[in-house]
Amino acid sequence: MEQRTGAPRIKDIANACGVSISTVSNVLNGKSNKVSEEIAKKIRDEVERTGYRPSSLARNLRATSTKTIGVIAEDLIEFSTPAIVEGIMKSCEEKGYNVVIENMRLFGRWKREWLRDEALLNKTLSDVLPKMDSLNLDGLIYVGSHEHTVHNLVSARGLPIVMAYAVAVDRQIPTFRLDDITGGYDVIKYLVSKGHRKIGVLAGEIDNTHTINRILGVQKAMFEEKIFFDPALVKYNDWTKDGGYKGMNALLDEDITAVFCMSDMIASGAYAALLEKGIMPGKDISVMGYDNQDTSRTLTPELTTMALPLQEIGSGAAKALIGLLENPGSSPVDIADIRIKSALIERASVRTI
Amino acid sequence: MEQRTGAPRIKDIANACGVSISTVSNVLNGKSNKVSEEIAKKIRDEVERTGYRPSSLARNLRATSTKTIGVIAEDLIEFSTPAIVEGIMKSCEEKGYNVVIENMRLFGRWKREWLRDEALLNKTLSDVLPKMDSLNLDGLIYVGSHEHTVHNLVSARGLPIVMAYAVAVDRQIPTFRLDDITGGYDVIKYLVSKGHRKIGVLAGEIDNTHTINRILGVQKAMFEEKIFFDPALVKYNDWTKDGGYKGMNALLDEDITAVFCMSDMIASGAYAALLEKGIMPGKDISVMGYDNQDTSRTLTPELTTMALPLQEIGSGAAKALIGLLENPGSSPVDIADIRIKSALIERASVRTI
DNA sequence: TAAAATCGGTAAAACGTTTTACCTTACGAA
DNA sequence: TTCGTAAGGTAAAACGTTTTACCGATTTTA
Repeated sequence: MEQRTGAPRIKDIANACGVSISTVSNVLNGKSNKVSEEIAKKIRDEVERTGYRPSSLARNLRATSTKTIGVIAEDLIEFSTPAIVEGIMKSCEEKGYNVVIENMRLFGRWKREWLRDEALLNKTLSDVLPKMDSLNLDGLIYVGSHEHTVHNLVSARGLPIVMAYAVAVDRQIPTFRLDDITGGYDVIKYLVSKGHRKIGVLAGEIDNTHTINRILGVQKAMFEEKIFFDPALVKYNDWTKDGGYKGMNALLDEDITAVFCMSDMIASGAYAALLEKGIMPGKDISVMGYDNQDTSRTLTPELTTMALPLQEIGSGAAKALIGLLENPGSSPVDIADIRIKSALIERASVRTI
Repeated sequence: MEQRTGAPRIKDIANACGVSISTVSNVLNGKSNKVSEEIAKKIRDEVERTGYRPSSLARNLRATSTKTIGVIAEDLIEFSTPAIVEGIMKSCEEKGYNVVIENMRLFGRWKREWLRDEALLNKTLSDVLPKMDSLNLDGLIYVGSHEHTVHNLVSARGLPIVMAYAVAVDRQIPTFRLDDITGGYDVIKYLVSKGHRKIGVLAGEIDNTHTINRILGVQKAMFEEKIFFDPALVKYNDWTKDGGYKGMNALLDEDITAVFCMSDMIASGAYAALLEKGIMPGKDISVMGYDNQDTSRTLTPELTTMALPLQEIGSGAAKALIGLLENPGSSPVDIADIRIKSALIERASVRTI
């Protein structure tokens, strides 16, 4: 007694319908001109009845393209990652691509969560790349939040790769990232439109890409508005609540009416410092955040902030990669370095003066 | 001129070393007793030199097991999902399994984010299951945050499946979820230990599993402490800030010294309502949160809350599934329904009276 | 009417592995 | 000498598809 176990195979369908394997394959792949409608229907019915699905393993083995792209994530737990990955997955789904994610879990392994460690990164990367190599991927997307030297990111296979959020400093690799210059610019313009001209800045680390570019935008806007950019009014710390707390305290004696915090976390620290002194954010002083994390809505008063285009970054990167894959003619240079704007979300922490 | 392009194959290694394919395969799979050390070394060197990796496609096709488990996520963007998935990935990595994630993106598609829609769920599920079917997976983990009738979750193939966080009401499926009863119990015990006996509760929806179970725990603790459980002191709303705001306002006239909020979001709404009336959380009234979301640290004063064992749920589910796969003898019933405790994180929003 | 094209269909090769069964050769034991 | 066995190695089957080349019958074209 032959016990057929497991999922049905194409052979089972062929046998059941009394036709050859090729015929079944032709029906399934829409080569309907090669098979009579009568038989086609019979096959479709049998497929339906048995719930047969072609094994993508066998299909891909034959096809040499897997229609699968790999995502290397610095850390899935970091707040920006899931949204970026979600954007990637959405675009891939639309285009019929699969996604496999490799998580480097760096956030928890770095000495300080926000402090990159190039050596550890590269080590982890070389753990992870061989794994992806064996998966017969069509392309790669790197998702991280730092600027990196990723010379070993480009694997020996020469898979097409694009960066999402992160940027590779040592290679010409297509990149989708935040438009931080415009972001900083827009914040200041907005604050000025609300009547503020004495504006403090609570920034991230001084050597961080985001910090640097946003400051550039701030300076540009201030120049346009004929406001003197006073370096004493900008405090560099880390991106955390603690950083914001320290920074705000350092700014307490300055004569400012508004403070631009470069992350919502920083803003929450600013709130804490302010509240401690009995200064009411959104009333006695205006506070602007950045990131549009959940936190920005749960603070009281609700924080006016910038919404990061995370899903757009992800889906842009994915679409670009797929474009690269499908038009072998086009070169990565066509994409180069795309910067996507953040959107200002007006809530209650900035008042008009 | 024969242009060898793309990644090297096992055949290339074999040719380069002047041996047969089988020999290379034997070396790579540690059947070292079948091949002389001399040749083995030569092969290893060549593999190293070329960076050859066996195609997992071909390997899995032959093996019939893919060492890959599928994750069906209700929504990757929901706050609990990434941590659970992370836990799954970690365990899988340790055991040498791959993970592929399918995201149903339900959060954005439900009419209200927190309101489940059984019909939509089942439709989406039947979109997603065939896809997973073709991936030759070894098993499935369902990651969601609701109680569901998932009769069609068990695909025709009969893949082993385990639930993470979510629970299937209509099937005996191994489940790893929150121990909500103990959670509610612990909160009340803690509050009582701080001298509180008049305690309000800001709960989630009245028919939600988490709500129901936590209330059970609350009642148990109150019974032990000989506190009358007054239904008037518990307000059911949704899990959002808005729900907390409404609930807190409804509780304002009651004579309570502490309020147990069943989510940090609810707590943030409670803060807002309180602050509006000039009542200081952590000083004039104690507030307890639940979830340990980022928000709980950014509120002022920082929120005492319960840390959800999300990674543990994920890794537990994965380990259980892998156990099921590797000991074909064991039955799913051995796992049944595991509840994992949350941990109390003491911060500044509860004071001793 | 002969040649060409179309239609409906099949056998078999190919994708890159792992594994089974088998083949030599050498060596020790009977 | 003959047999058995172990060591070192290989050919070929198998996994489940897609695709190429081909085939016979019918229809169209010239």
